[in-house]
Amino acid sequence: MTAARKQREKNSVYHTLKERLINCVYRPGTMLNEIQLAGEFGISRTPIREAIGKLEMDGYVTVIPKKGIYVTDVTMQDVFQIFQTRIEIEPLTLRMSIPHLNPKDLMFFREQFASADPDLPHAFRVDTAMHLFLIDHCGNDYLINMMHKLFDDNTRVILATGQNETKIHRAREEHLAILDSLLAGDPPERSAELLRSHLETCRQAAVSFFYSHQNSTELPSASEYLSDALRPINLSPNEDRD
Amino acid sequence: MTAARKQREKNSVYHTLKERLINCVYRPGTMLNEIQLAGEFGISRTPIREAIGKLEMDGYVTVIPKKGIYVTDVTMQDVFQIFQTRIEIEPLTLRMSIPHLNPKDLMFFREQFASADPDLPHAFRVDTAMHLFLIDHCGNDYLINMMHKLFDDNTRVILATGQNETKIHRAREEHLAILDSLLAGDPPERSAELLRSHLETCRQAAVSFFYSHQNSTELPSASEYLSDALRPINLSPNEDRD
DNA sequence: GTCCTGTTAAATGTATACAAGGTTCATATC
DNA sequence: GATATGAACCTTGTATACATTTAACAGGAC
Repeated sequence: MTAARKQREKNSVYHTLKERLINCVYRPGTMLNEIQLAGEFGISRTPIREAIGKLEMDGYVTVIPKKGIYVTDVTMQDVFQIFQTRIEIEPLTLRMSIPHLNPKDLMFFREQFASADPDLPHAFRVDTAMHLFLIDHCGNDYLINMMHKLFDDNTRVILATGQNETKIHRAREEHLAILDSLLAGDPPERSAELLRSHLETCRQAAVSFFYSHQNSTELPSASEYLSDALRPINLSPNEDRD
Repeated sequence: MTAARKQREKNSVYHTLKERLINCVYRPGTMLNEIQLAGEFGISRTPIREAIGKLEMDGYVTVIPKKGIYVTDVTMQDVFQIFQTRIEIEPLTLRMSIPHLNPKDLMFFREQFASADPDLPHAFRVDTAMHLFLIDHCGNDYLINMMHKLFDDNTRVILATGQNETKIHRAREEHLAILDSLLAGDPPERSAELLRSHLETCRQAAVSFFYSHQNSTELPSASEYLSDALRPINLSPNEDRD
């Protein structure tokens, strides 16, 4: 763990900015400024530029030479294609994971959903955690990394687009169905099909929500609420200084 | 195209180094030196560092603080997991691509394989081109980018491990079978299954070849031959200077 | 009033000097 | 002779000054 921690500290600026971008603290279309960021972090432009370069590779920012750094826009195409990719691949990873899944862990998630917390951020967190949990047991680290990147991108477009409550509640039911299928020892195809249809529901919801909000300059309130309420996001890197 | 070209020029150092790493011009385990690279390119360390940071994200180099930059080793696990990922995902993309495939293009590739060129590099290039061609028609840019990254990684571990001729020739037959299946208008499942079994053959060959060469300090001759003969790799960035 | 142009400001791109940590090799000591 | 120690060297990390390009704005010509 020490090595991983050291690695994290090394790229702390990158990870901090990445977290803000994924959580839409920096909203798409916004401009970032190296000097300002350097001031915020209390360091020089050099390590900021290093982080920006990596974030550009992630696709979260777009650097226009001699002009500026812009938070990459989220398009309808992004929403659709990212969900389509999940729809295609995630059921596969689930089939790979099934032999390694522990009934006790599945029950744990089932209880999480059963304790019906109407809290939207909490539901979103449990949602993501369950999907990642199922993925992380597929036994292929390369594929897992791929999927984590896909989930980061997915989180960003979701938070940029917004979510509606009905979708979250419907997702909860579908999650329970998937868990029950896994606990019942259904054939892998059955559980995978439940997951696939769940994701198709999510895509449909995201796409229609995108259309209903694409003309608003403000983020939907649900999303803003999410952005604020989600797990501590590093907003003020200087807070532990002085 | 001008914008894309400008973007490429902007990151020419990154692309050049990336190409060398993928093609194992810089062999795994080798150490890179910022000052030396800066000298080669005739620039300062700053843009070199920017490129190195991105290559570290790609997983092609590993930077140990205050110590050095090392070309990331290729492990047995990498070979296996990358191929496994291809085995799982590529048939999916093929099924997505089938509606968009043009018989004329398929015939073109068929002819390429039919003109039996025993040349190993040529066979490898046609091999990769066909797989990417089938992927690039799936209609999902996000998934396409994912797969291109996967192919870059795949190329690197293949060239680091080496290939044997019999595998290439067997692959040629399997490629023909896939193309014929597509041209015949077989059910998507049939073509996808042919692709899957082809990839399983490739994985088996790569894994066994890895074991038979993992103790040799020298790259297999086939791979070295490939590295030299493949499409022009930017070896001397200063050649167009003076 | 409109358009052209030169100037100014601001942003990123690059080079370089210095800081910090790690490796190695020579040397002294046991 | 083996081992511990320290200094010199090497490598990456950071800060800063400067270069380059763009965008915006003011001013004058038509």
